[in-house]
Amino acid sequence: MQGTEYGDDELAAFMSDGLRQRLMEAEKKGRPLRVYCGYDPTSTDLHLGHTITMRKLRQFQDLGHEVTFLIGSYTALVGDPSDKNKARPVLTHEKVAENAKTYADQAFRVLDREKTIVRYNGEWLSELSLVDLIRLGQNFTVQQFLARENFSKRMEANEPIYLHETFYALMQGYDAVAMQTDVQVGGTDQLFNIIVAGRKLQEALGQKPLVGIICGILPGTDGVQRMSKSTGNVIPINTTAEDMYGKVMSIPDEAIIKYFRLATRLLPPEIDAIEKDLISNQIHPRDAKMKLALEITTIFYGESEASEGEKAFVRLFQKGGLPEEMPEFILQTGDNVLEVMLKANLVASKSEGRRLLLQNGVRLDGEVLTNGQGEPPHTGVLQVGKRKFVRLKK
RNA sequence: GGGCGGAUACCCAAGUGGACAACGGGGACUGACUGUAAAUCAGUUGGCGAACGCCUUCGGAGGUUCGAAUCCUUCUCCGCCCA
Repeated sequence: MQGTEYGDDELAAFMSDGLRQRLMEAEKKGRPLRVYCGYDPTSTDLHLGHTITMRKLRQFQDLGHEVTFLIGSYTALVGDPSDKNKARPVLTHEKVAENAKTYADQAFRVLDREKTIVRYNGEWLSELSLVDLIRLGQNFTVQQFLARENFSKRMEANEPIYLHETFYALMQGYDAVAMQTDVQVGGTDQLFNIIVAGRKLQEALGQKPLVGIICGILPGTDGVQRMSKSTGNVIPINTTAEDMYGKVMSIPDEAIIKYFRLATRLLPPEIDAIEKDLISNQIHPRDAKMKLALEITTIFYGESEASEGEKAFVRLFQKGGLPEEMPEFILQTGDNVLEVMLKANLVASKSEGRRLLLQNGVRLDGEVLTNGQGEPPHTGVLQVGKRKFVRLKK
């Protein structure tokens, strides 16, 4: 139960007992527990936040249980209203299918490919008839939904709540039924969907209600809001070791321990020790973060790539050096500095380029350029802002 | 179905005939400081132009006016209340 968060001690104890019982039962009967976590393919890329629950799944997998990586092909059509103050744009079938394709592959960076069952909830959700849906709905009251914080907030703010958004919990609950789930893993934002919807439907349909494993939510690179593509604070899985290392280094200090607890393989006592050292200033926060960045990067890219990533980081940012690789741009005679910046995609418009020149944000081989009119005085490395580089060539 | 209110730049939000490319806040970006942290300070945040300036933007389409984000007509969408 490490790294879980129920926000309610009684519930945590209840689930912890429930899990223990299930495990004993499973052993007696000689059958593994059926464990799953669902992921809605709302974008093409998985990020570090997704991997929290995936690592939990992996633990079950390593203990010999049956793990299903469920792709929410149908639920993605509705959009989860959890933790949202706005309705999500509804995705098309095509878009969902496209996103789903890349999901499983990325997931196998964490999960064991051989042991993982991949399923799509469209399998059973598309089979439901209107009558089925009505029957499912009979198990819930409107008040139960309105009591949820995310809906009640929208009520207060006079923002629309669409009827279809209430279907989401039913659909997810039905997933649990369809797969005869023993254990469902999810983030704290899924508490309602898992504990209320899933368990209740299972019970109503004669199944033993599942045990919910509720994981903490990983904040994004801003350290506050949950990691999510729409907030633009993600650390993607499909990137480079260098990029991942750098992105971890950009999180605020306050998030360091949270990241250690949720996203690393360190044991709780080790993390407690780091936390203590941070509080007593025994360790520089930067160094704790470097340890964190190396650990996370290692999980996904292995030791040697991760340490290369660290070296690159030190050279580039701590020593103010240049990246090892950067795009090249062939100078055309007659192009002035502004045109070069635009053509090399360093700026979105010439106006933006003018502003940057005015703000001393443009450098050629380290020398600040202020005039955008003439051609670049010589070839070399053109830097715009902190992190955009292009090598100019004739 | 009826009554009322609303739609402004990435988001929130002011503006209710000229001084509006549009107050303010958030975010983002640049510079200083740094640990690619936070905080802080200074600046920028539609496009084109070296520049006086010009062009496009305030839900869509028309119209009134010398002049519209602001007034009128109509369409689309949303909220509230009533049924």
